[in-house]
Amino acid sequence: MTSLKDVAALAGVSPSTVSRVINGTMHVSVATRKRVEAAIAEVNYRPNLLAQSLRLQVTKNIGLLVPEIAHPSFNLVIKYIEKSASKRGLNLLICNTENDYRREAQAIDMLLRQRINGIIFSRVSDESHVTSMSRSSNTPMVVIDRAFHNEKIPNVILDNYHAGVLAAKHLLACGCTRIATITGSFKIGLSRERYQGFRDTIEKSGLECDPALVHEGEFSFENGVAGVKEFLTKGLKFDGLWGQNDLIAAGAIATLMRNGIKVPHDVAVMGMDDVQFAAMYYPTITTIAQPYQQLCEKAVDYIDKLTNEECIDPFQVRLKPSLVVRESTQKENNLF
Amino acid sequence: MTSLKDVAALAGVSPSTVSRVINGTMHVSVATRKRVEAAIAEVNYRPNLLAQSLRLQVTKNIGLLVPEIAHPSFNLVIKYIEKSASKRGLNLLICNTENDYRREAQAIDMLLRQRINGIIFSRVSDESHVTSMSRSSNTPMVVIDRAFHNEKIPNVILDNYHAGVLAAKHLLACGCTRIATITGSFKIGLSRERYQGFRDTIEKSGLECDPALVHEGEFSFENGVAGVKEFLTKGLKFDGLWGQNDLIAAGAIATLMRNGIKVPHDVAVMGMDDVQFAAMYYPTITTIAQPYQQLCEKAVDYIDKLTNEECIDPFQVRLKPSLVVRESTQKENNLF
DNA sequence: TTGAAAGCGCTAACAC
DNA sequence: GTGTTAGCGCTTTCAA
Repeated sequence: MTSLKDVAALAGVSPSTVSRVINGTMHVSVATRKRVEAAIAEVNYRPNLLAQSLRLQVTKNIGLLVPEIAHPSFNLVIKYIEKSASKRGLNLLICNTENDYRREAQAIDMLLRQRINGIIFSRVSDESHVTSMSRSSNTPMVVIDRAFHNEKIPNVILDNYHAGVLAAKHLLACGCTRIATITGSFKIGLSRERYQGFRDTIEKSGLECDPALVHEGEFSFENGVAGVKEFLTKGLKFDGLWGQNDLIAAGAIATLMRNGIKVPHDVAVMGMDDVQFAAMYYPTITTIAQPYQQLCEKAVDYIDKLTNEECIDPFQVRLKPSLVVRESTQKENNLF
Repeated sequence: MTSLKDVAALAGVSPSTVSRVINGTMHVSVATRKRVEAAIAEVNYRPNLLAQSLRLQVTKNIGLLVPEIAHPSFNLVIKYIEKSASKRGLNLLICNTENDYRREAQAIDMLLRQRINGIIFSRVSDESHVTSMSRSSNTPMVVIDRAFHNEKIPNVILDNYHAGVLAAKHLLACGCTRIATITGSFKIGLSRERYQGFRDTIEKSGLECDPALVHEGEFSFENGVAGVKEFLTKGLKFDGLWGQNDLIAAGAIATLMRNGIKVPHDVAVMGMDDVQFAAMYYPTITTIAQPYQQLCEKAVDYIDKLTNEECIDPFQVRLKPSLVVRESTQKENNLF
C-alpha cells in the first residue's frame, strides 16, 4: 500500500510537507500543495491510521459492550451509539459479552490493547470486575442502563422508579383495579426500582398490590408467557398487567389471547422500552419508552468529554422515561 | 501507558526478549522468562496492538457494512458475523450505511485507512461504487445477501428463487386457491427472484397468479399494511398471502385482523427470514427461514481465506432457505 | 540464548 | 515555506 513517503517522492517534496497538506497543520505554498494533491489523487493514497494513531497516541475508535446483540433493546442501543459516534467521527467496535464476565474481561482487554478512545458498557455483568479493569487504565469509560458506583466511571441511566410510577398511573387511569406485573429478576436493581415505583403508586391510590399478582423472572418473551400461565393456573383475576419490558408484555398478550382473554377488552397490558415491534404487534403495545437516543448521545458525549479531560457533570445522569399509549390498554376502543 | 521497553527495563532484559516471551517466537531460558513474566504482571502490561499491527502489516479487525442496524434481519447478521469473527479472534467494526452510497463510500474509506483485514458488505447499495473502491485496494471483501458480479469479490447469498418455491408450495399445501403476495421492490433482484419462484410454482399447480394480487413496495411493516389495504379496497378475495419478509407479513396480519379477517382461519399468511419476533407474534408467523448463521460463518471464513491467500471455491455460495411452519398458516388448528 | 539496530508510516519539533 | 530528524511501540534480522 502506498505510503506518505511514496507520495512525497512522486510530488518531489518531503514527507512532512505531504503531512502538512493532508492535515492542514501549516501553510504550504499553493504550487506545492497542488503538486502534492495531484500526487495523492494519482496513487489513491490513504493515510495509515495505525501509524497516525501510534504517533499521536489517540485513536478514533470506541468500544461498545452489550450482553446480547440480537436483543430488541440493545439493538437500539447499538444503533444510537453508532449514530452519535459517527457524528463525531468515531468508529464503533462491538463486543458481545453474552452476560459472561469472562468474555467481558476479554473484550475489555482487547479494546485496551487496541488503545481505543473509550468504552461504553451497556448492562455490565459484574461490577467489581469492570472496576478492577478500569483501575489499571485511564481509558474513558461510561456505564449506561445500570446504576454503577465508581468514582472514575460516570453513568447514564434511566429513572426506573419513575417508569414504575408512569406505568401504574396509566393502568389506574384506564380504570384497572386488580393489577398484575411481570418483572425482571429482582437481583437486578432496575427491576426492583421499577417495581417499587409501580407498587408505591398503586398503594397510594388506595388499592392493594397483591403479591400473588407479581411474577419475577427474566426480561424475556418466555417469562411473559410463564407469568400469565402462573396467574391463570392459580385462578387469579386481574384487569391490568405491566410487563417490565416489551418482550414480557408480548408474551403476556399472546398467552392471554390464547386463553380466550381479550386484550385490551378484558385485561389492559402494557410493556416497557418501546422497542420496534411494540408498534407492530397486534394489538399495538402501550409502553413506557426509554429515551434511547438521548441516552446514547449522552454516553458518547461523556466519552468525548473524558477524552478531552473536560469534567463530567453531573456524574450520573438519570433520564426520564415517557408514556406511549397504544391499543393494548385502550379499553374503550375495543379491537375485537 | 507502559510499553514493552518499560517491561524490559524492569526485568533487566532487552525489548526483543520481552517480545519473544510474549509471542513465544523463540526459546527463552526459563530464568529470564520467569523474570519477564513477573515484570509483565507487575506493571499490568498490555501490548499495543497499533504498534504491532503497524509492524506486522496485519490487523485483527474486520468491518461490516449494513444498510440499517436496527432492522430485525440485519440485527441477526450483525450477531452472527460477530460470533464467527470472535471465534477466530477477529474484532468487528460496524458501519451503518443508511442505504446511502456516499456514507457507504466514506465507511469503506475509513476501514481501508484503518488497514482492517477485510470488509463484509450486507446489501451493497451501489454495485459499481464498491467495485471501484475495491479496485484501488486488495483488502479482502465479501458481499452477502445480494448477488454481486465482480471477479475479485465473492458472494454468499440465498437461493431466493427456491424461497419463493417453498412459500408457494406451503400455501398450496394449506389448500389456498387465491394467493396474494406483497413483495419488496422489483428493482432489487432478490425480490424478483423470490416472486419468480413463487409464481412459477403456483402456475405449475394449475392455478393462475392474478397480477392484481401482487403488491410491490418496500421490505417494511408499513408495506404489509399498504398491500392488504390495497387488496381490500379493490374488493379482492384471497385465502393465502406471502409477504417477502416477516415485517411485511406482520403488517399484513395486523391489517387483516383489524378488518375482521381472521388469520389463519380466513387467510393463511406467511413471511420470510425467520426473524426473532416471528415466533413471538400472535399468531406466530410461518416463514421461510434464512440460514443466517451459516451465511455469516461462510462470509467470515472467506475473509479468512482471502487473507491467507487461499483460493475461494465456490466463488459464489448459494444457500438454501427452509420452511418453518407456525400458526399463521395452520387453518385446521383455528386459533379463534 | 540474548542484545543491538533497523524500520513499519506517521507527525512535530527544530532547523534553515 | 520546506526539509531533516527523532520517535510513537513493536518485531525481526543479524551478530555476538
